[in-house]
Amino acid sequence: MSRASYRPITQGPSARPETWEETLSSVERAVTISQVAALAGVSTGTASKALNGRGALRPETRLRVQQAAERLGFVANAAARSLQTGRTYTVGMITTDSIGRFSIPLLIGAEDALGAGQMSVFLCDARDDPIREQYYLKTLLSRKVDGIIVTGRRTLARAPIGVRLPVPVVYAFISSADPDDCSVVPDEADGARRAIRHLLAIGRRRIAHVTGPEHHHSATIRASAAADALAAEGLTSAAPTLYGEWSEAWGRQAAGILLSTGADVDAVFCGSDQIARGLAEALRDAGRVIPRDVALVGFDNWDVMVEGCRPALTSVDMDLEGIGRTAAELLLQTINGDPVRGQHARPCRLVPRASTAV
Amino acid sequence: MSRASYRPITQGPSARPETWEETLSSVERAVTISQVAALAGVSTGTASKALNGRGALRPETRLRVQQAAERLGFVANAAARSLQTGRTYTVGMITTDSIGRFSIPLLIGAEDALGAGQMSVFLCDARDDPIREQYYLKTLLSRKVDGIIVTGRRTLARAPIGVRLPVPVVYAFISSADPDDCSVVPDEADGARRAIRHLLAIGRRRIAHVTGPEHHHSATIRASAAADALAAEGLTSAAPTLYGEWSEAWGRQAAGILLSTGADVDAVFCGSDQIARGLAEALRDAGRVIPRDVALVGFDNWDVMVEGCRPALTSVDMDLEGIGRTAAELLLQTINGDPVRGQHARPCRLVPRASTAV
DNA sequence: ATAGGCTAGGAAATCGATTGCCTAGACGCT
DNA sequence: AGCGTCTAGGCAATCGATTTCCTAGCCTAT
Repeated sequence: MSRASYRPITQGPSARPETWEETLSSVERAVTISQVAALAGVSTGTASKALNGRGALRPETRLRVQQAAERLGFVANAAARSLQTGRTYTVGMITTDSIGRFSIPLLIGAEDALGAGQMSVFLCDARDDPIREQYYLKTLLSRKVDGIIVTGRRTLARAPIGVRLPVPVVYAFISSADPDDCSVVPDEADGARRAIRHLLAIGRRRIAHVTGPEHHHSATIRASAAADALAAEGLTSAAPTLYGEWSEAWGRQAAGILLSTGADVDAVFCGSDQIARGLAEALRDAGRVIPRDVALVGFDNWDVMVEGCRPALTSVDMDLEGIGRTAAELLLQTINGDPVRGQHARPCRLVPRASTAV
Repeated sequence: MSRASYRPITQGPSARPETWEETLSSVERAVTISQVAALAGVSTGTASKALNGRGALRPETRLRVQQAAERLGFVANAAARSLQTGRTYTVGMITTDSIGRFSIPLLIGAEDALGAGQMSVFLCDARDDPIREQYYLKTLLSRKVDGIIVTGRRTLARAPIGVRLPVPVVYAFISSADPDDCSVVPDEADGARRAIRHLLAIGRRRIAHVTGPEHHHSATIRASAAADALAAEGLTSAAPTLYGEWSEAWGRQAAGILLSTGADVDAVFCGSDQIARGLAEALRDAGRVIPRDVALVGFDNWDVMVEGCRPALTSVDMDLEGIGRTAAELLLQTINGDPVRGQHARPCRLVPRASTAV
């Protein structure tokens, strides 16, 4: 626990230094614009104009101010600026569930797009706790962020984080239950279709589907899209969809089920890379050769899984980084006065590897 | 790309709404403390005191102000507050390399400790680019953060991010080359010793070590600590340390080397869980039974790896979340006037699983 | 020579909250 | 009754930067 010791600093000058600044050999007081102005021999107003390229100033004066700022190492106080301008050049990012494997690419993508717009990101980890979520929302509003991005693992559309908020909100990966809110999500059905079409293209016809829990939105939507894609070719699934968990263990177990029921499959589309990897292992142990006997497609394109799998795993990539970037871009657009509404589904990408190389 | 359309808003009232706020049916202007004060029938100063529990006020007045604030949904403007108080209740977190698997637990731990202190985190991803790093540093300083946490994948001590900064800095996971700076790092030697002692405790004597690249600080320090731990028992390594990559592929390859050289090993301590998992797979394929023939210990305790491994992998946990938490706590302590200096090494923890269960 | 226009830069209000100082009025004591 | 004390709460300065006026001085044109 941090010792929250707000000790008084009213001790003799010889006392042990008590605050951070006192411990510096020479105290580094923050440089203000008035100091810059004084050094350049102008007023603060003029200094401000010089540094922000506003107003009518002689180029020579402008330069003098800039050099003074440079020499003093002046950095404008963001609080003072935003108090005046109303803009903070800051956005909040609330992750509904804990920060995890899926949040990172989203975060990186968003950070990428926002950094280009010179904006900083407040990261808030709500940990699936509505109380924490509302607390963070309040904090972000008090900090007067210019906008908010809400992310979370995708199960179902979530309740809007707030109504009639004074700042724009964009949902990334997860979507808002209010169709009027702006959400950016992966088109998972598209991903499933790409997987099936890829398997069909390499000549497979007896295709099974093994995926996560049936109550998980991603599992059901991928399953039904896969079934539709097969139906479009006049085919049906080589076995009933196997619902389980998003784990390697379940993949291994599912392989056992497929083998024992004697289902004659020549390909399996898996709901996640972990499931696919488990399946691959168990199939190999059973003497099946991948992809000769059974071709395999995963979902997520998670580097350590697709590369660790033997053979390397073909997988569907949801482009989470792109989703994060798009969400941030739409947020910026909204902030800049061109509001964006509605749900935006982004296509997936199939990354072929050895597990489907014929 | 975001259309950075800073359009003028000087159009007739009938024009299409151009800014975010105009698109709200009723504009939600932020509530200020003067509005609260007016509603409560007091001055702004009094309102401030009432809401912050300061000054001498009648309980009844205090309550009246609080109720007014509640009714209006008042949230204090953080910029105005910090302009006055000098505190922002914000810290910056700069990740030297990109946000990745190691950063997340650090981030969560830090967020945990800071959130408890009501502080928010600015996340900055420097992506191994010194320019970006300095840019972010400047941004954080302009935002007057109360402190900075610097993290990054651990190779060697890094150059201090800045000298004589006006705010305290704590390095987490990575350490600063200046021994006077405050760094919180895992005691990797301790982790290696625990691994070896555990293997010795279950009766193994012919222990090999397979790890990452020799130029990687973590690899060499773990290797030498392991050798020392063996020497302490009068033993030597069963085979020369095998340096390679931090990957499953290298683990598989290393297994081949150990098997082909006929080294008679009954245990392998691996520099990472990925290496261990690769090794486990290859050993199994070669007919070796784990842990009966060969016991296995990994490093990192990365959930998906230790659980995906067959059998489940015993591993050394560096407690990254604890490191993040500690770093944040030391930072808070320093901010609160009780400066902390020097390098703090935190012990590791061995998590035994089936791969060493005798 | 003088009015008008233009330019460069200064003065001061402003953003919203905090806080030190001050005072009106209540109260108690002699 | 008069004086001192204490309490509750108001007033106004303050933080640092931006921005809107405003003006001194110069130039030009008639």
